[in-house]
Amino acid sequence: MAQRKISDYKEDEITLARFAKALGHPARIAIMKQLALMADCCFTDIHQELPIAQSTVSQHLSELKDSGLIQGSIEPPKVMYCIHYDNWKKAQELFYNFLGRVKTETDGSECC
Amino acid sequence: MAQRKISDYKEDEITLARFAKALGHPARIAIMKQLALMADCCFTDIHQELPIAQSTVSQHLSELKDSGLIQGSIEPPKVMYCIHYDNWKKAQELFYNFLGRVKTETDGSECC
DNA sequence: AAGCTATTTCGTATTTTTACGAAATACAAT
DNA sequence: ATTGTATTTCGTAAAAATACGAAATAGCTT
Repeated sequence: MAQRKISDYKEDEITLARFAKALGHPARIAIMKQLALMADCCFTDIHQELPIAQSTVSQHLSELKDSGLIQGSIEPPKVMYCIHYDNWKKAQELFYNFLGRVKTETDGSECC
Repeated sequence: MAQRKISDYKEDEITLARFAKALGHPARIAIMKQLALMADCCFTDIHQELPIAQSTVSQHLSELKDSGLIQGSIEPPKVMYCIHYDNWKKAQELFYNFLGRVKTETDGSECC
């Protein structure tokens, strides 16, 4: 028994939760999908695909940047965005490990 | 080009975002991990592992229930919680599909 | 009927998220 | 110097998330 009481969460739990939270909005999922499809999208490319205001897109991009999932580089007059692969790999690893923990072979009788 | 402007997000984007959002807190990651390890935990079992108040644990459980990832059944005087396997399978499917979209073979030169 | 155990709900406070329009910034081209 | 393009920041508002303690509920056991 872990007896985690009082103490804090584990490192990986915090990291995975942070990635999950960053992906916790349809706009940010859509952005990641777009960047996965074609690397090097600029702000306008991304904005064009989304049903929200410029400033809101910018906010979502900031959140994805803060989470480490994407990065942007200035190429005047544009800012090119792409997935931050090192961090993405870490996210994949954590998600795969997490998702794989739960067995899905149901034998008809659910647990509860 | 999708030309999604004005229109809304895709069904799967919304669903995946909802699952991701539900996993966007360390406490909820910890709960899912615990349920993955041993099905049929009651509220107290879960509360014991977390550094937060009862009522807060209850709130997190409600969010996981609302997202569909877990379910609870009343077995007086306890409530037994477990993963909702059908929905979990859907979440796995969406996550795997999403995570698999991005190629991680970096050739040293990042895109931006 | 009282008390016990297990869990949720309520009331509340604080912080964070989501969203928008308007203004600001940065830089290139005229 | 002005205009134009691309993007961010600011100010603001409304809604949602996080957290707690106290009280309420539900069903057993005495």
